Amino acid sequence: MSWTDERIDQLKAMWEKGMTASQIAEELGGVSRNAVIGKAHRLGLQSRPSPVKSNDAPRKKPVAAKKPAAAPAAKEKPGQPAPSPAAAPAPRAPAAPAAQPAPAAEPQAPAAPQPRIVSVGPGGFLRQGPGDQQAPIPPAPPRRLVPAKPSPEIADKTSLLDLTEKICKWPIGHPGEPDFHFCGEKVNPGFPYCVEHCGRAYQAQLPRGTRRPPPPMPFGGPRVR
DNA sequence: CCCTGATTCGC
DNA sequence: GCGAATCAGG
Repeated sequence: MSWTDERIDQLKAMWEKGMTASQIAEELGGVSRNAVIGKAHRLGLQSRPSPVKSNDAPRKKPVAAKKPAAAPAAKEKPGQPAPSPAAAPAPRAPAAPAAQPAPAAEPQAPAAPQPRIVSVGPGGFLRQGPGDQQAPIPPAPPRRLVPAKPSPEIADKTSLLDLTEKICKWPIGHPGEPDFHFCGEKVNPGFPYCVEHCGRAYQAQLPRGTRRPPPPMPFGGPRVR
């Protein structure tokens, strides 16, 4: 497999999302964990908490002992000041959950580079571009979006057994959850999902530079494996 | 042992 | 640029 733009995007997104190299490799498929790590580094992605961090463990161990190294090029890193302070995690002032009517007009971020969008996989497993994935989700807002079912049962849910060629198979929720079910709408002829969900599942890769109103990615949160 | 990421270096 | 081999810490 080669590193297409899409795959690189996914790699970035996943990497920054905190997935391990193994997970990413598995998800992308066709690449090894090492490949992912190697690529990540080449991309300049920085290692998050890496288990192995020798402060100044002298790297004098030429691993090349086994392979016939032709010319042992001495690779000494010249003085490298102290570039560490990458991005200090700005203490996010917890957005006061209290009614904070968002300012009417949020000035669009001046720099909105990185067009590109990938797509949202079923179940909310995201696949998106670097432009927006910052979503800091941390202070779980007292959200309570679940429309508490009026009836004790989820009677009208579409279960796995109810799936046919004609109904939308878009998963609602996550497998394993009590109310996990499927959309159940009429499918968009020729697709496994209804029209609405087709829109989610198949986001056309618009030509670069095209403006792109990022869809309100409902960040429900993919399950961490 | 398993896992993790980091690094090196032949290709 | 790529990634296997290797290192090294948890």
